[in-house]
This record gives sequence, structure tokens and C-alpha cells, in this order.
Amino acid sequence: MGILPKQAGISSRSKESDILRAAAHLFSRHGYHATSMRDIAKKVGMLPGSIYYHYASKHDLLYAVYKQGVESITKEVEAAVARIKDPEKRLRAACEAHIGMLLGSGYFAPVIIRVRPSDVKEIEAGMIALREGYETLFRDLIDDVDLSPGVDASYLRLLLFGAMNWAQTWYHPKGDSPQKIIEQFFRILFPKREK
Amino acid sequence: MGILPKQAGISSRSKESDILRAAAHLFSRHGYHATSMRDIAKKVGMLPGSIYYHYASKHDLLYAVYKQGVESITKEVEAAVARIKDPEKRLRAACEAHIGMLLGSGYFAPVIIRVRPSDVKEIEAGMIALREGYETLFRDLIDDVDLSPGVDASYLRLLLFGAMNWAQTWYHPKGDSPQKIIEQFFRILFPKREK
DNA sequence: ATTTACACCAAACAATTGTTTGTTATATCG
DNA sequence: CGATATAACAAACAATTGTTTGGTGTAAAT
Repeated sequence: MGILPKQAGISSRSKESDILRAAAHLFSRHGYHATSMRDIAKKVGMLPGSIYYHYASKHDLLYAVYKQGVESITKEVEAAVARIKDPEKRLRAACEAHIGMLLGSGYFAPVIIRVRPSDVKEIEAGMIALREGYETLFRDLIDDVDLSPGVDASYLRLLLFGAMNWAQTWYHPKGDSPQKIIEQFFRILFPKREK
Repeated sequence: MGILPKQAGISSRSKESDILRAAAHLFSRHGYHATSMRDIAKKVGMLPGSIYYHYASKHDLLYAVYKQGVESITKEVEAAVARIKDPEKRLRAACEAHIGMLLGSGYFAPVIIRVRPSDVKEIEAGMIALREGYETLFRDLIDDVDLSPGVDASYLRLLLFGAMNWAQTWYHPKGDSPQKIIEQFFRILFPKREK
């Protein structure tokens, strides 16, 4: 014991990442409770019990997916914000990245919206912690924006978050793109005076 | 041990409405798949199989709950809007009613947000139809409002709906009241010029 | 060549799921 | 009263759930 597992070559010796991807796909599409371990195993092409070699339980697997979802969307938002100075443009770039991750082709980020922490009590606290860490990003971004008098920053964040996250329920790839959606939202929230 | 005394008289004719209420409560709190027929039966104080005397299946029961949820929130919104002439005030009253029903003490309306049509394919079409009928209400209300140039009415509706519905995930009774929430939202969306 | 650790298979486990069947108690009505 | 409809119980059903256990093949390490 004590020897770290050798990473032998690049070959796909383990299906761990496939399991994670398949789980993310199914969790994001059908939710946690409507997805069975057999569904996941079938998608990967292995037997249900084999998943337990990599993950101790179903909610452990969800937590791994959820964590990767938060990390990926965090990374994307931070990258989008970098190099931009103007606070409002920073917020807008962050929103474009956020909604892009939620509505895009990836499967991990959508899970953090689709699956509610209260759905899985065993890991509820952990999910909330991850989600709050991510939301802090937006808290900071909004704090830097010059808001109209009387506008509460917290409520602006909740409004914006709600609008974006809810898009998951009505968005269709054939409709407007995520960027177009944010453009429309910002046209409403930050109207530019005629020049 | 208690053999319940037979209650002669008007009171307990049928437990159908109790079933509906219990189902609404559990569906709104835990979602559809995380709620079992046994959970519902237990809450009502009857055996699981007895539910099937009143409802043919679990998704039939959900549909009944969902329908009553839509009907109740529709009724409340229409009542709130009546007698008000000013389009913006009408929209605001509607929103207050909407979010009041979602965050209030009732259990039916929250179900239409908590349970997604895609969660239950057997009744997906029916749920979508009900939901769209309700959203038409807001479509009409927003159409009457004088919007800033460049603001798309559809996107305003989606933004508003998203913000309100998402409140279900962060609202806490100890925090601001539903009315206060709408006040903040409207302060952001419809800023009043200084007079 | 033998051992060892890895990654999975094969099969079962107990528990829970939605649902069905047959029966029974009660209230209403002719 | 007896007949009938209502509304529930009691018990089981087959299927599915998350999970466990022991075995197996393979590739690397000794």
C-alpha cells in the first residue's frame, strides 16, 4: 500500500471518466432520482455493480459530477472575465459564459441547476457549499457595477441568476443563441440611453 | 390502542381531497420521483392501494395536482388583476399574486414549478398545455405595458418568470416577503425617473 | 515465472417501487 | 329489511432500486 496507482500510458484503461460523463449526461437530462445506476452503467457499457469500484455510492457519484460541474463553469466564467476592465462588461461576459455552460453541449454544468441540493440529503451541505462558492463570483462582479439608485445588488443577482437558470426549461437550440439571450436580458436590465 | 371511533355525520366522506393535498405537499417538497405512493398514503393515513380507488396511477394523481395548481394560481392572478387599469400596475399585481402562490403556504401552485413536464413523460403534453395556458395570461399583460424601445416583450416575460420561479430555490420565510421581492424586482426592471 | 494490484464481471441481495386483487365495512335507497 | 354503491383495508404482485460479494482476466512488478 502507499504506492500511487501507476498511470500507465494514455490508454483508456479505466472507464472512470466515462462513468462520470454518462452520469452527468443522465443527471442533467432526467434528474437524480429518475436516473438509475443501471442507466448509467448501460450507457458506459458495463455492469451496474462495477461502478462501485470507482464510486462508493450513487450520491458520491453525483457529488463528483456536481463538483466538476461547478469547477468547469467557474473556470469558464473566470476566463471570460479576465482582461476585461469595465465592470458592466465583465458582468456581461460572465453571464454569457454562465448561460453558455448551462445551455451548451456540456453535461456537467447543467447538473448544478437541474439537481437541487435538497434532492439528495446525504450531500446537501456539500452541494450548497460548492454552489455558494460559485455564486460569490457573481456577487463580486455585481458589487463592482454602478447600479441605479435604489437597486439592491443582491436582488439584481437573484433576478439575473433566476432568469438565466430558468432558461434551462425553455431554451431550444433552434431558437436564439445563449449570447443572444444575454443580449436581450441586458438590454432590459441595463438600458443604454440614446446618444 | 386506538380503534378510531366512527365519525358519523358530515365530516369524512371521502379522503380524495386529503390525498390530493398530501400529494401536492410531497410533490412540491421532494419532487415527483422522490415521492412514493406509500409516502402519500402514510400522510393521509390510509393504505397505498387505496389511492387507486380515486386515481388510476401515480402520474394521474400528479396531473390532478398539477391541474389544480394551475387553476388556483390562474384564479389568484386574475383576481389580483381585476379592477386595475394601469398596465404596469396590472403586471405588478399579477407578479405579486404569482410569487405569492409559489412561495406561500399553499402546496399546489409550487408543484407546477417544482415538477417539470419532462419528468413524467406520460403526462408531459398535458402539463405543457396547462402551463402554456397560464403563461398566456402574462403574455397578454406584458403586451399592454409600454416597454422601453428595444425591449422584447417575450424576453421580458421569460426574464420575469425565471426570476420569480427561481425564487423557490432561495426564498426563506424569515427573509423578505414575496411582495417585497416583487418590489425589488420591479425597481430594477421598471425604474422610475426622479420627479 | 510468480505475484500483485487493478478494473471489471456475474450474480445475487434486501428493500422499495407502482400496482392489482379480493374482501370488508359503511352509508344510502328501494 | 335487503340491495347496492361507496370507500376503504389486507395482502400480495412483479419489477426495479441501490448495493454487496466473490470471482476473473489482464497487465505490470518482483
